[in-house]
Amino acid sequence: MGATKTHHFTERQNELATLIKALGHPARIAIIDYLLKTESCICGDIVNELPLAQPTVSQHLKELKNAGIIKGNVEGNAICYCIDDDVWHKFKGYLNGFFQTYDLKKNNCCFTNVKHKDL
Amino acid sequence: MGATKTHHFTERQNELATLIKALGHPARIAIIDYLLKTESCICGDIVNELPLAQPTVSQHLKELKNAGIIKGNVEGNAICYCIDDDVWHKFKGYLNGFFQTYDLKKNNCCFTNVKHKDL
DNA sequence: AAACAATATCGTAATATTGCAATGAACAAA
DNA sequence: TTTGTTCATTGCAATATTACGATATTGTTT
Repeated sequence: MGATKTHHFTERQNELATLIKALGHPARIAIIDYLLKTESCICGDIVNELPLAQPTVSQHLKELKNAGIIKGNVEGNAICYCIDDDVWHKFKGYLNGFFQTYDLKKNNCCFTNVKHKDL
Repeated sequence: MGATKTHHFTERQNELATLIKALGHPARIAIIDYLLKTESCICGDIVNELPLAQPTVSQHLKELKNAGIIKGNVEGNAICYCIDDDVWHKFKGYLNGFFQTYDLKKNNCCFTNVKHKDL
């Protein structure tokens, strides 16, 4: 197959998986890192920063854009890519829920119990 | 190609991408959701919960295990899967840094500036 | 031991991702 | 208008992912 059976999962599960998947590549992490640490968001600067050819970077930017995580803005000849505030916060909210649920839960499944018994 | 050029990126970028990638599928989100919301972590229960065939679920569990996010523990005939506390916290730490950097940053790249000018 | 139960692995088909050279499109500069 | 600059798209090869039937493995039960 090779095609994810998205329709069997909840909307949240699919949305979250899409956002997460878009970040699941070191090049795309590096792009976001770059956007977070510099004032620049010009495509050319990102291409220079990354150890990949221009078309490859362009493709990674496209994936981040498709997921909604970044937005591209034409600025004369150049294109400026920036993190989308709304999507970023939605993403953060999803993940906060994820980690908070874990923190609140007494993680007392069998494995943990066994581990504790050993101590 | 199809093979990620991991050696060009930082260890953190690769580690984070690996963890994130492991969660970048609705089935694997659903597995973690299940582990978070129930006391059970028996493989069979997870298989019953998910709308996928047993070998497929087994494969997804393997990927989460390879990324270190979950651990499997033999319990007689069954196998109990649980979230790995250490990896989970490392992951949380990475992401916290990510989101915190964004919150601290004045997101004044060209796109945002243009947007603000319009208001 | 034989039958059953729970998981993992193998094999394979369908599809997706990664990467880049070559090329195209849009704008800027000369 | 020609030339250069910036970025996107196309086309393609290599590899990875997703999914599942069939089968193997391991432990349990009878």
